[in-house]
Amino acid sequence: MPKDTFFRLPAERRDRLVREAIREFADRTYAEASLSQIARRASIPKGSFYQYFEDKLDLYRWLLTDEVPRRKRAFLGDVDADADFWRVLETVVERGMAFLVEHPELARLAAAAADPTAIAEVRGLHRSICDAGIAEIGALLDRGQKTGALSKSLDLALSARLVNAIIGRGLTDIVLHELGAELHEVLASEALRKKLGPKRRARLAAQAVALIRGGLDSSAD
Amino acid sequence: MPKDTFFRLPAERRDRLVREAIREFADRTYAEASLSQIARRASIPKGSFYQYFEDKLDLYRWLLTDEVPRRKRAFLGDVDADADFWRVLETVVERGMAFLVEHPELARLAAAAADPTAIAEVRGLHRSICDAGIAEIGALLDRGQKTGALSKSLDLALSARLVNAIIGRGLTDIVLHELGAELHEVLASEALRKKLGPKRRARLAAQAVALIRGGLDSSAD
DNA sequence: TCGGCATGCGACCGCGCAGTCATATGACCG
DNA sequence: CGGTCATATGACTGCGCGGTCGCATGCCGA
Repeated sequence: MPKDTFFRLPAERRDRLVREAIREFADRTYAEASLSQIARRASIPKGSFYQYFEDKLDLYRWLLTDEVPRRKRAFLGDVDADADFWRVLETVVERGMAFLVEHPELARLAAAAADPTAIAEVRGLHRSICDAGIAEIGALLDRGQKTGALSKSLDLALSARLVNAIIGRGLTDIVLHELGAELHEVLASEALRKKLGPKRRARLAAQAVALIRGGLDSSAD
Repeated sequence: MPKDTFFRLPAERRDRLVREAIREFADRTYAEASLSQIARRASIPKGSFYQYFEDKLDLYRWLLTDEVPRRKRAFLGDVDADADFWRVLETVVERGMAFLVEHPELARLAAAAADPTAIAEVRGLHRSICDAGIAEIGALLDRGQKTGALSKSLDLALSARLVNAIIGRGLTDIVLHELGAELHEVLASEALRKKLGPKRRARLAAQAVALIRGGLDSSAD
């Protein structure tokens, strides 16, 4: 946890630090990310940084477990759990894509956090975030099964993980391919981000959900 | 490309270098991976290393574009393109999982190569490898559509990317969850790898393909 | 025997890093 | 005013890195 001093900081100074920290941890792996660089960019002497956080990991942990989830919740809001299951899933997927274009720096931070070669604690952080996401999908599928939208014979744990792969990695891949760019570039170019407006997102979400729903088999014809 | 000297090296010395290079690039990001460490472990002076390769990137590029694909092809062999589409897909998925447990160091190397924060050329290497994989899946789906196994209305490009996400990230995630371990640990423990024998792999592959085939909708009941 | 050439080798350079520490500053209190 | 306490600061330490360089070694043909 940050030290008390951090929370007593003038908002402007604190924000500068947080902004540059997100930028650095989005641009590089945890191990490669440089405190010196963050401090330099935020115009905060390195000595001062250590008044605010124990060390690099302390800052990273706070970002991933506190600050980013706060911002994500603020963006995503709540999902209407009572709506039709497939409608809800489409919305979730569309909102996920919206997050990608509206907060590319956070999306990139999350992507960088997936580094499988990171030290144990960082992998643990990432895993617990992923598991929370999978649990949410699992809960959604569970409701879907109870309301009869989903086949009764589904293995929910397995399905949740596959759906997670689809709407996580799969859709990111598709979005980036649609835009013909890397996450990297999407972050840098507002023009690129504007190309993925609500209508296009809705279309992609509908296509993806249709595939999840009906599969690839020709019997669906 | 490696220098000629590298190919003239005594096999034992060359193998030691390659083995330790794979180990290092599997354990750390490209940027974090240390030539000094590779050289130390392989008992090859750093000065000698530069007789064999131009630099770190030269070694990495050769590993990813030459050595690893060679080993992968040797393991996977050819797919029987004439068999029933769904049978082929199941086989592909099962072989993919087998590769994970039989060559965890290469699987880990590939996972580490996915680092989205790497320098441009490394991202390019990874992307071209991924694109080749997606193209293969696309070709498979195309045959499936022509033989009538797949719905005619499918968007093949999109489907290929989603299927890729499922049988790549998704299945890896599921396998690791089944084993209750990280790729990291699977590499280290033969006992763990033995837990994912052919029968269990076949069962998982069948489940995954069933989901891809029929989707989650209850109308499949 | 000798000379030249491919190769082996490890000390060395300059760099940037995480983290520390001694000192400076300035607000508040009695 | 003097003293105390939270905070600010940047020079510094020790480290490992990628890459270089100059010298050592040993093989091969003349």
